[in-house]
Amino acid sequence: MNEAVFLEAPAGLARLRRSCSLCSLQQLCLPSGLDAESLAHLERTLRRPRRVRRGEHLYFVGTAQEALFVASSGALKTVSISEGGEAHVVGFHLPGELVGLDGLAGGVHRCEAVALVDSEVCEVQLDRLNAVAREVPGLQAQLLRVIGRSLERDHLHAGLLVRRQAHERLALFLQGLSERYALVGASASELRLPMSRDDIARYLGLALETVSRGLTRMQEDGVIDVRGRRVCIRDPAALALLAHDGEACEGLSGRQSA
Amino acid sequence: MNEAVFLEAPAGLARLRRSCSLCSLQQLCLPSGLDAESLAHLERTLRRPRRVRRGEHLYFVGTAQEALFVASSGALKTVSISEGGEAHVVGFHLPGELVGLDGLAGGVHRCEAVALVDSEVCEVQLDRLNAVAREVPGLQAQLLRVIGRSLERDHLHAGLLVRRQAHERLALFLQGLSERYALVGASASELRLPMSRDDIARYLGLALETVSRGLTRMQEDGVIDVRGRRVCIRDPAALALLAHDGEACEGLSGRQSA
DNA sequence: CGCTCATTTGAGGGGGGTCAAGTAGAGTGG
DNA sequence: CCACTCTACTTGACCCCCCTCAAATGAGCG
Repeated sequence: MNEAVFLEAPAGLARLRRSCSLCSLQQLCLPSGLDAESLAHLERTLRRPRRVRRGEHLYFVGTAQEALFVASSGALKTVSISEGGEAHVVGFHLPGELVGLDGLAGGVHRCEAVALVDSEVCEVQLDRLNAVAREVPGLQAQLLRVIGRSLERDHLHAGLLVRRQAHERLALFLQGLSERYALVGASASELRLPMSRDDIARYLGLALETVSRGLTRMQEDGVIDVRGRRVCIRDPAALALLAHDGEACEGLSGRQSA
Repeated sequence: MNEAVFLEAPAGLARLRRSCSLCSLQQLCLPSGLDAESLAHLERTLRRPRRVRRGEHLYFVGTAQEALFVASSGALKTVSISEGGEAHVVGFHLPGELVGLDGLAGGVHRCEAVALVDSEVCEVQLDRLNAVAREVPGLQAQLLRVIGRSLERDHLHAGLLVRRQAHERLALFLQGLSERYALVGASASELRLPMSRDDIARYLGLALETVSRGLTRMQEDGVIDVRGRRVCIRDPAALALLAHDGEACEGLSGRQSA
């Protein structure tokens, strides 16, 4: 197996990300669709790159919300802590995706954001955003679009949690992750998961052990290869079948006929 | 029991809602925090009241998104249809709450919105919103706040679905509903549910029967009174206990000592 | 009054949670 | 480079909650 394929971020991104106009995430990101002049303006006034090391917090619960963040490399998670102290993973955030929308309502963060691996984000000052949005036509609309994508992911997540069997949730999770990695130019079939089994469990509403068993089972069925946090999707069609109607376990990949 | 307390909408709202400046939802709604002049401008250019009868659709899946809606009376649900044809209730929308954010990403609705009872909504034209937002200072920020609230509800919803027992989900659901009704001036203790058991089940990720059993059980425990869609919260503290750590079933309201 | 649909109630089985123990990796210091 | 440790992950056994199927009861309405 080729180890080089498991990547943390698209190759070459490190150099490009210093400027919005060069950034490979541009079409996903806030600046999308803006002309060169607006882009330059935006970059001067808004953007502020920032590094977050693995395990480091981008913000905490209760912190005043001063900015929105766009992940540019690596991966983050947002976690909400329930009254009982249980952590629930609200979302995972890959390059190009917005972080920090929680707290948009009250100006105070309801979640905490943690880097799963060494990551980089673009910080967008909120107070300036409103000012700039009035000057730069299209930015407001683009902001709504990016927020909309975030909302869409939340709804997909909710859909994951409702009345789905464990293996359906897992399959949908892997499928979604694969699609999102493909969006940023990474391999859709060979993933290096930035999150632990525990994170996945808290995201999917399952027990840690169930996640582990589920992955093992999918490997036995020939759908994926698992080795720690390295996952290789062997049979995307079978994965899709698992995701959409969990009953497709038998006779999938010739486990019985072999 | 006083039937008059079960209300579809705050008393007097019907007359007030014809104007944003008079609407009792103002502080929840988009126009909040705007001065009189901006408000008038907003009202002339944006707002368009609309009635939706019980069971009628506000929009369908796949429809182009042309507007955002703010519920002003009644109640609606948004439903997403999974690949298998199963309906999942994404959210319930009470007066003052935003409807139609799905599809903000792609411009096409991913859910359908249905009125649970005869309702009224304010239609906010999207194409005009962007223009007006540039003229009216504060509108952009307020829009983000309202969207933020919607996001917050989504996250609460997701929190409901993750690793919670059936009675915890039910308790949290009732509690949340009670709080939201109180926000619009309705009774927090005597609710007339606008949605069916099936809707609740599809919202909470449970079987219809489990919802029914759960409500019955909470009634036996003296926490609530249920009669069809009329729910009276007898013991809010006990409800909160049930919601926060499901283990508080025994010895709650003296069922054993009585 | 009789229809239909919503809701309740019952019985039974399975999926996944919990508890518990074992194994493999990753990082650290000798 | 290797041994050690700690954490992450896997695997097993058992049991309970909730889903499923099925039937009865109740509510709303023409």
